[in-house]
Amino acid sequence: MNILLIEDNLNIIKGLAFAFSKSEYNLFYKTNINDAKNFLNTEKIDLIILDVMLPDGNGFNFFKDFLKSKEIPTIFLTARDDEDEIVSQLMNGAEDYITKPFSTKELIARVNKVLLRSKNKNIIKIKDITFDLDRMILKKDNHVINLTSIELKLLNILFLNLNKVVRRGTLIDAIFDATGNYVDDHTITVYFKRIREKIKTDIIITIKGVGYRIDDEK
Amino acid sequence: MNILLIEDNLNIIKGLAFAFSKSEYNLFYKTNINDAKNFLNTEKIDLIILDVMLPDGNGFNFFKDFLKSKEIPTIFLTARDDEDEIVSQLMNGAEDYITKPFSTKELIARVNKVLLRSKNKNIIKIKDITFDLDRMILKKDNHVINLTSIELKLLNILFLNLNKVVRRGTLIDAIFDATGNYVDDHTITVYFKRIREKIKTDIIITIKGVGYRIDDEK
DNA sequence: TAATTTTGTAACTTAGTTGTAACTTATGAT
DNA sequence: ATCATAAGTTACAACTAAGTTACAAAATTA
Repeated sequence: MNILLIEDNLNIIKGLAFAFSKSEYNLFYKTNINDAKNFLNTEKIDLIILDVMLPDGNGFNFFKDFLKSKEIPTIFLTARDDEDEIVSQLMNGAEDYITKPFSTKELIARVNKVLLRSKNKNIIKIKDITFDLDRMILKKDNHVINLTSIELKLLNILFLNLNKVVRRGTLIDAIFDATGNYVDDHTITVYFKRIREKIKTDIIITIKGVGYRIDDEK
Repeated sequence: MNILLIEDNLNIIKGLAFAFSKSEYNLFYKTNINDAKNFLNTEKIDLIILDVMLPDGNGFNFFKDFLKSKEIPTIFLTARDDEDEIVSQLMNGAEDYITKPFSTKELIARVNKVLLRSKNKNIIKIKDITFDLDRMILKKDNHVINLTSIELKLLNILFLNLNKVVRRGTLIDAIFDATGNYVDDHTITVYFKRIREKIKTDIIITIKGVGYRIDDEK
């Protein structure tokens, strides 16, 4: 597990380097945004601890413009009075924040928590599509795609049965379960036409005479 | 699906034994690491539920030293304050954890989730042909061959009855089942002609006057 | 209640599938 | 070796499943 600390205050760097040396995490650090950016392009980093005041820019903007799309969990180091900004960043996908001054023990506790959470996420990624099975949210390139409840239901079944053909009949039954309506055979076809139109990425495979399937990558 | 519970608290064992008796899983239990180890050497276990506090050792170490290499998905039963250790184990390959006290309902939900993901594949390989029963795909040299639903149905039956002759009548019945049409005797012949044409590898054996067969290699 | 979205159906298109018929070849029993 | 029968081959016409489009009913939301 690799953690990148982006921070220019040498005391903090030393303190954390010591604290993490006793953990099973590898701590890297960069003292400015530019170095961090270059580093992130070559290394696999699992979590970022990001100071918001950096010599060559503002951590919040760096997160918004660069980190967010990478989907690396990020913990902000902030001053107590950044509160408004923090709320907005948490909405944006940041994982947590901690206000200075902080105890290294508390920071490590948060790191653990964040990594636990990301490990337990139930998300399937196929091509540029991610599907969150717990939250029933489908994203394309990190952008939520609006699907109706039946569309989600159908996708959910296909994702739960990854690499297995799901028969039309099963899908019809599932819709009956959810809505109480028995829909026509062709109706299923129309749903998939609509889903495909919305997600635009070709992940749903038709098995003529049988049903539909989604495969994971390999 | 066989599950092994490694736990020394009798109340938990009883509770889970009851809960799992109503599920499709078989629950075995051992009350210490040593017994569990012996048991695992002779039985095929699909998932382990592992208490971390056991009379003859610590579950975390048992996982690290013994289970990890077996690649059996493991769910830890932990106290709430083991968080640091949990993270490290999850990173190490454990599948999930649950903190005591827990509801059996939640535990079963997690078991379902884990086993859903690790379900084994249903693939038969003969010469350069692989048949994936779940995905309903036939591959030749890793290249998908497009088969119609009836062709798949017929192959499916032959693959399910590997090394056994399947009578023409059985095949005709199966097609009736799937389509509602009684097809002519000769129609079956035509199907196999088409299948052979597509797969080009000689794996379907004709037994004149009886039916068809696929043999596995040996 | 109006406006909007969702849902299901119908009608049409297209491509591919299915089943048969007619013919040829192979097999095995005599 | 011959013959009868089963299986293989070929070609074709009918059919069917799925994709598409458009629209109306139903449900949600404002």
